[in-house]
Amino acid sequence: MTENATDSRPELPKDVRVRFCPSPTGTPHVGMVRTALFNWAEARHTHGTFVFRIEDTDNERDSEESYNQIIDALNWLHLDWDEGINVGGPDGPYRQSERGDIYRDVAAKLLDAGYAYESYSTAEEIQARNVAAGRPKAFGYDGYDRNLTEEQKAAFKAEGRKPALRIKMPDEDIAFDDLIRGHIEFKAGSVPDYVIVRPNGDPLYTLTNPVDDAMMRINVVLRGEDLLSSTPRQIVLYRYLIKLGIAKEMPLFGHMPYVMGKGKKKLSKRDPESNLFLHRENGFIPEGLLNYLALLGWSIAPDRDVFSMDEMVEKFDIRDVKANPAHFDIDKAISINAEHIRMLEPQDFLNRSVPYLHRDGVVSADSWDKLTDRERTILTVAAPLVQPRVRLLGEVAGMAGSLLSEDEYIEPEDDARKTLKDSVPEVLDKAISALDAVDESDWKTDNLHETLNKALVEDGGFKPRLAFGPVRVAMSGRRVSPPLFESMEIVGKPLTLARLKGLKQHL
RNA sequence: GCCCCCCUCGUCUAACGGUUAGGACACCAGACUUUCAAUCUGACAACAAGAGUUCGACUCUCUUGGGGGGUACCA
Repeated sequence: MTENATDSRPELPKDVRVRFCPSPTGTPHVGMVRTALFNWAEARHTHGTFVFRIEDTDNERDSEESYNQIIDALNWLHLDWDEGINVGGPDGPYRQSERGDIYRDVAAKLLDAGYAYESYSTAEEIQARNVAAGRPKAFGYDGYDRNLTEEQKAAFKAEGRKPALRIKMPDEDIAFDDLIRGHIEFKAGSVPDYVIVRPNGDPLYTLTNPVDDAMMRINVVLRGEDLLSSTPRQIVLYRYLIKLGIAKEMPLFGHMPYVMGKGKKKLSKRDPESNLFLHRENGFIPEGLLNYLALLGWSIAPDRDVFSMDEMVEKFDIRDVKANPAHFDIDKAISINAEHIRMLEPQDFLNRSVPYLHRDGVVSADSWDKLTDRERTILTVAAPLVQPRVRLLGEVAGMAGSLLSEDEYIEPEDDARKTLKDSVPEVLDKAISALDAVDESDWKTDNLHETLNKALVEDGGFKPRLAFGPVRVAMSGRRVSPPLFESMEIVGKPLTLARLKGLKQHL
């Protein structure tokens, strides 16, 4: 993006350090992946450092399962990190649940310095005061405990109450230059003092996130738009951390737009389209999904939208990302995925397809090496026929299943059966006798085409559609299949004849 | 209520202040073909509205409208 007079988006630091820091709640979703992708791409583009940490400070919602799923997701997508979970680094540990001492120490320093204070007010008391003063219920915390005397604090303690710790917000406008949105300013007084430590001593995201960013020397914070309004709070805390010598400098912020679902709502975790693993099960390949997700807010060139991650890394600049939210369009995502599937080397395509074929009961094992010779031979021949006909790897079984099958009769799918007309028995009879006369040694695609064309179309008088439709259904059970004569060659003469006879019997 | 963000075809996006507002997905039509894909051709389709600045505004400013988020002892 070119600069203009009003562009206040800042320059990136020399040594970019970005991070991805999800909370392990629920199954990984595409919005999360997009956040990881843009951080990763920015790090790789600038030859900076990508840090991966886990923010598991919420015992109620965090789970080990989710933690493992996030790692699984990043590994599957080949979004690798330089410091953090599993790989370690100079600023570990990288799970917040293991950093309790650090947060306690920082909280104590914040309290000692007067940047934070003890707050005994309960939510009910705060709301009651707001109502009594005629303020809207959603007004938020009123700063009541800021100037409690020692006597008042002692009295609360005597009641057995324990204080939360709140950060003192200064009475001034807070502004920063967002990498994506430019200059943003929050009015003084619009952000109340906020809690960083619960009365029971548990640190909150509001503390742990900036503290870790500071200690891990993160200098570019790229995160979702949902965190935009918490940025002034973080900036204030960061200022305090800098004064305390815990943080070195204020990081740059960039807030990425939402990924929207159907309608005008943010893609929710309950929406199936948000579920990364569902897309994987359906047969998205990492290249396709990542490419599509990159398109949500970013473009590599005016007239291109299919590209590799290498190309993305070469061109990506977080400052080129658009600020407006984008809808997740599954059709376009699938289309992009199809293009990436077509670009795969045939053997690579097969290797990746095998687990799906095995899942769907079409082959005997879940990896190429464990397949039978027959399966490998058939798949190798079938690959170029199938590859351009699928958009998701989950579709390979349907397309290649009849080629692998040794069944002498394949039950037609409903929409295939519907195409069958009254003339079918006659067509099948003519096809059977013509093919029966073909010698095994002449059982080749071209010859089969010629033979059937002569028997059914030229001599038989059937239109091509009526002639080959039933044969296709007999061979594959489907209206849509790999090319017919190639399929016959792959399946062989005995099975081809058996299937033609099989369909006739089952009419 | 208050605070903040966003607004180009249905969707994702491109457009040094000067273009017949470009591309992609979807959709429609056609070519090719044994079906379906792939491929190729073509069609349809957008600057939220109004002021202002300017010789000239999709682009800069303001207002209005619409949408979203926050206002937690979630992240």
